[in-house]
Amino acid sequence: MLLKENPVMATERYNPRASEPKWQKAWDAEKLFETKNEDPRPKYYVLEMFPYPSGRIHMGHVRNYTMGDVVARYHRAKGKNVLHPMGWDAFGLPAENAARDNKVNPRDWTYSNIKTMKGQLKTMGLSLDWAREFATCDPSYYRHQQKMFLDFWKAGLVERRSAKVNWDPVDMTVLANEQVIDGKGWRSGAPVEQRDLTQWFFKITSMSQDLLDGLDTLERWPEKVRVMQQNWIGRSEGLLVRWPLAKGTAPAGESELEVYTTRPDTIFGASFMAIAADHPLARKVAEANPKLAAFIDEVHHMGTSVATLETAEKKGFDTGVRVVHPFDANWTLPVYVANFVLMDYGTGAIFGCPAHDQRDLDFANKYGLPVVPVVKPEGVDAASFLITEEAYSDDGKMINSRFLDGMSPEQAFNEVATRLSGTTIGNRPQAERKVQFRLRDWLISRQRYWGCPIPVVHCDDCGAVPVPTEQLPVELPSEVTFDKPGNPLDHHPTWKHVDCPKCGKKARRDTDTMDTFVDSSWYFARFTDPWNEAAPTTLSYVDGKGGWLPVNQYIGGIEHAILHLLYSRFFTRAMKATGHVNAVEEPFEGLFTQGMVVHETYRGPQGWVMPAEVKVEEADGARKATLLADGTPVEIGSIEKMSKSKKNVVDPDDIIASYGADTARWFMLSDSPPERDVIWTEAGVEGAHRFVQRIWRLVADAAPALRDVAPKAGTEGDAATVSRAAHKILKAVGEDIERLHFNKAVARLYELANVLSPQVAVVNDGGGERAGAVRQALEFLIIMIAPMMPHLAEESWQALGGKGLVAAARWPAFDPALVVDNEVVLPVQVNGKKRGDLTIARDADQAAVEKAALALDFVQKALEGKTPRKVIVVPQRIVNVVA
RNA sequence: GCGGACGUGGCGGAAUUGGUAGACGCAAGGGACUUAAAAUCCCUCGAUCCAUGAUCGUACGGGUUCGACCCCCGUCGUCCGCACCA
Repeated sequence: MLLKENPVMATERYNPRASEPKWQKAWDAEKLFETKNEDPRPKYYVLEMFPYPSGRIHMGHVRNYTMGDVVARYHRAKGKNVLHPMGWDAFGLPAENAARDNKVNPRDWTYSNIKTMKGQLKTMGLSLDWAREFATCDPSYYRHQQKMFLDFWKAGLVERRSAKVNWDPVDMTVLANEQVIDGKGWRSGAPVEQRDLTQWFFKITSMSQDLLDGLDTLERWPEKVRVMQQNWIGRSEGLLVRWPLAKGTAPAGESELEVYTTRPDTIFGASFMAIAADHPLARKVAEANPKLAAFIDEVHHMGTSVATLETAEKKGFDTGVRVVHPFDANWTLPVYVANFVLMDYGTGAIFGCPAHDQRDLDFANKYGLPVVPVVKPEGVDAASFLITEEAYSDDGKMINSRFLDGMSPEQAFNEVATRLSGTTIGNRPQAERKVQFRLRDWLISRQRYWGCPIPVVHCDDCGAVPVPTEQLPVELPSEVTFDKPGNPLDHHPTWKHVDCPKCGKKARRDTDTMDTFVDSSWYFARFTDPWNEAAPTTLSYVDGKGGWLPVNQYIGGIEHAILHLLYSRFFTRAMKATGHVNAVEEPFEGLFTQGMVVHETYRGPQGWVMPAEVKVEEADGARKATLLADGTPVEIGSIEKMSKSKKNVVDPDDIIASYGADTARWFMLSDSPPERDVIWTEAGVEGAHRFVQRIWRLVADAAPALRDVAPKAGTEGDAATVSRAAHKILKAVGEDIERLHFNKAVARLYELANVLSPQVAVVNDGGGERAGAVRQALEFLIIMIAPMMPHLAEESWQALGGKGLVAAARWPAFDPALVVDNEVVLPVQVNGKKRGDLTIARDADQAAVEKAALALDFVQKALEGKTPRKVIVVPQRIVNVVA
């Protein structure tokens, strides 16, 4: 048998399937990622939005948790005491649906999903502190939530009241305002109906102003999210104005109509009043007016189907009632019921000024009401300024407004406010300034089983009574049935029947559970001490000196821009008010919203097809797809968010099994900026995997020569070039990671690999400085890829003979002398066009640079004998010769 | 309708925020190695032209500037959020 001679450089391919579990075990054995609260080093808290345990992780999780892990590992390497925990947002409706459909217990279903997903997350090699793990459905978690609910109640931050609420007919539960998107339930997508119900509310509106002001302090939040929250809170400054009803037109017992306006300056342009269909005055008039009653009924029906609302025509009905103008006893205006006026904003009544509001103008044109302009643009003649089809809503000068004429709208606003505040009708001023918010109270009652029970007992004599602290938690019963529609807790034969904690009489538990957004509104605080059995938080650890909050870097999806993030901001303030945190009000100091993972769609004769079933080939510049199974042609569709319905999903398990976690992580970080969507492609993954192998080859090829070489920066020739590149890139990568510019850091690392490849190939040859310089550059490279591809980094570190684990290694410091060059290459322009380069000493002065530039032959040639008028020298940047 | 973001090669994207446009990657083409393939390595890769070079080029039209992807005015397009909020 012929023995094949082993080539010297032969290197086995890196095998992630063998390496990755090995290093994960090594980290676990060292308890490397378990964080101690007492650790004296500076703290850094990085958190990714915790997942709902739906069953399996998806690529969105992979992207989110990879980013967080890079941040965590980087700051750990920089010497911080890093908190990087993980848990489960475990309450919610899918568990009940699974229970109904598959006859499994929601608890069993949830914990089994958690087990699966935890296993999947472990294969990703995330540097998480699993010792702090909890699920929000653990009674040991929600007991504290119940305690805080009661504390909030005592502090006046909780209220039970009857209100018009959003009813989701599919999920059979009520929803908070924020959870109604385009008139549909945020989860079910079903059109939401309005119902009158008695429910629990968190009084988030009591903090409207503070929540708005707090946004200004969130410098490390995306502008976009702050604007969205600002709009959601919706502050406006205006005037409440009371208009007396004209005698003889008002129904018995009614004497005035109060409206809210942000444009009191346009009061002389008023031509009608419009009130909501539910306004008391409308109801009263309707009692004696069947036609109006029919109109109101019509509005109600339209109101329920929100889809039609967007296109709905502006309609009104003249009630016959007239109001008297506050500044002219002889001027009366009609009162209409209008379908576009909302009862629950302001007073449910407005005055219409058609000239300066498009909606009012449309309405006035439809019903033949007067249109009188009272604000004219600068430089336009008042007499000829007419409004017909387009309302004028900009600034200008007051006209047709008696004592307001000539003023600016702002002055007129103040003048009207002052005058009307000074006059009284019925012992009250006729007007008062009012700041109005769009934000409504947070409705937290849900008529569902799988949520945190509201710890209240209803007694016929004592009313709503808090469950005493020592009886917490109020635990969910385990025997429940889901065969009837409605709330399983309410159907339960025994659970709700208890004695009143106050008087001992027979009473009933509240059968509602809390909105699951309550669970996620404080989990970040619980992570700081999840072991505390006595209280939700431990004051010495939760915030302030020696505490963790605020979260230094929070990472998650933009879809929570309002819901989760606004609720958490409220909850943190409420926790402060009830002594559960020391001082912190804003829970998230830095927020980053990452983009989605998107993928091409494929459609075959039988509908959507998964990427795994498709083969894509490129021929003659056109990409063609066929079914792997039988070669049937498949149509390549648009790139969309990965979703089950379009089947354009890639399973993280499959990717990790075939390429390894490091490849998946690297791909998630390359190319696309993290805030933008990333397109998952097979070619991209393969590219990432090629780089993994390339790094391994680089290390393995260099290891024999470098194992016993001490790292040292080079000063001459190739060695100097390598070291300069390595130190510059070390500096840049650190800065990029700190700014979360992972794609740029990745590009720098490719560059370093490109610089090192030819050096490694010759590192065995000459002696000199090269070996030390290459060794140092390789170490830098390994430490820099460690946050991104931690397993490959460990394997490489070991091959090079590094001490200990890279996961515990310190981030090296770059040498400032090596990141600046002694000579700089300045581009030289003539009349703004680049003609060549000038290489000159870094510290050359202006005059020297100017002289050297003018001496260049290409400059002389471009000047064509003309004398330069001016030479602009921007130090270290550019030279421009102007002729 | 209101508010916000964005528009750069075949593609994803860089460009120190007014100073060399296209870093880095993907795709493509050519070559080397190989019996062959894979892997790997090397080269080319914005467009045009009288191709040793030059001209044009960052959605489009103007402007400011010695100099504009970047600032200003206008137009077109894409995406996101809010939407009868008085």
